[in-house]
Amino acid sequence: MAEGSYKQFCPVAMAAEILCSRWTIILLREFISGSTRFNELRKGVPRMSPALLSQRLKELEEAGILTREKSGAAGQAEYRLTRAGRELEPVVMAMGAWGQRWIDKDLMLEELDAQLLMWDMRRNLNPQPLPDRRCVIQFRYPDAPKAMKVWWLVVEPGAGVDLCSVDPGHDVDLYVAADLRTMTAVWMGYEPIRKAIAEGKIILTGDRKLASSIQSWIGLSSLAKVKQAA
Amino acid sequence: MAEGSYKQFCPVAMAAEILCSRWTIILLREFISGSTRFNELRKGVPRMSPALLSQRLKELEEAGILTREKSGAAGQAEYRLTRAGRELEPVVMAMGAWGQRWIDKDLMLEELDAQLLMWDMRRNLNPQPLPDRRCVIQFRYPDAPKAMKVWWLVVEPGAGVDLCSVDPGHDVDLYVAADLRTMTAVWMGYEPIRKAIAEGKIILTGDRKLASSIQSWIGLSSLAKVKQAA
DNA sequence: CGGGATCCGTAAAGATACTG
DNA sequence: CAGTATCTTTACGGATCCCG
Repeated sequence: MAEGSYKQFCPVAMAAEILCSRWTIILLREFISGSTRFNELRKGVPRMSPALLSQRLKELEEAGILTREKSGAAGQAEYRLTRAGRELEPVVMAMGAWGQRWIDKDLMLEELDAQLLMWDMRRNLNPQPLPDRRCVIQFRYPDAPKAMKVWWLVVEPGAGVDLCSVDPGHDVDLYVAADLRTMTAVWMGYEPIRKAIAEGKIILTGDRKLASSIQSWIGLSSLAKVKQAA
Repeated sequence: MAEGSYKQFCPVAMAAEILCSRWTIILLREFISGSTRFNELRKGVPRMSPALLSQRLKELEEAGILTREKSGAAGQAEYRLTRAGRELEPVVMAMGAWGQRWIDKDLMLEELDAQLLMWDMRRNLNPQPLPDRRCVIQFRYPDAPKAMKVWWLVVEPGAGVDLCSVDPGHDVDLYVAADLRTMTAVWMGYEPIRKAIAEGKIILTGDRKLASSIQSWIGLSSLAKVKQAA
């Protein structure tokens, strides 16, 4: 977006010039969710071209919303929100809450994407209720396209959560199988996970304790508790 | 923006597809401020082409954010926010508050525009403290471009506030003269009006009561009370 | 492999003019 | 008053390539 193209002294217009260019809000959502690296950001915005991502990062740095630092031996770039950037969280969340409330459920569930879903689940999984050893959970989506059907979340105590789309080779503690649509609906908060399991739409196999406590450790979208209006 | 082009089931992304196209947020600000007619909206977004305004109105209607009705004998179109549209106020306000807080004052004051300022002042003027008769206030900006130097606000009890850029012919109760920059800074809340008057940056001539009570009836930006960070 | 830059075709927006 | 029509300019998407 051309600098100053709205030509209005209004704070809404000035903010919109920075924030309302294509992909920018979604990119900020990624930062708010904790991503800091170029290729980490790319996983959250897979359809954004790297050229445009690079351009947006420069613009946001210029606008004082994030900083860029070289870290590590290889000189890898790390991007972090400044205070001004962190204060954009209410803006992004207000937009998300409105979307959750007013955008039709079925319209939302037209954009299923196993990779994005798993990437989000990796981020929101809560390892704390899990046993203090490595836990491996396999997710299977029979209706997803090839190479998107099977995923593994590997929870290593102290090392966070890893997402794999190829078998990491460890024993699996819990198998989760569902339609991609069902799992996404649960993630979005449209449907309680207990209900989906009771109705056989999500099938759990393996460790009973992990299975019965699933709602305590599987993370949902941070907007899952916002109720739909329509 | 192409429909569904982000291809993400996230509510932030879905909302951003609707809200983050060019001019849309500023247009919503106009609706939230109370505009309902095509040419009334144009005054608030003077640099937006009518073609694009027309297109955006259709898109927002399609998205369920506003309705369009023909009213009056001449079949004039009236646009009104739906409930979904009214619930966008927190989004627009969050963006505005961030802008007020983080966008540099001097950068903001580079986009001076007497017409926009007067249009905003017309909207926010509070007639209630004024005497119960017609009041005419003349504003003069010596540094503004020709045809933007002199403005009249005509307050008719029961009939609201009118803005004129040509002399409406009535007797003037109060004359206000200032730099456009000073008046805009006051409007934005950067500087108390009392201070600007005391320092001679705003000069009031005419009705003493009107002059001394100016801060009770002159409206400021609704974001004027948000403090700057930088 | 991480972090980009380049080139080119398409799609959206700006400027200006005009109309029922 | 409430918009269209047309032409030019800019932004974006997609593919490819580069470099430490």
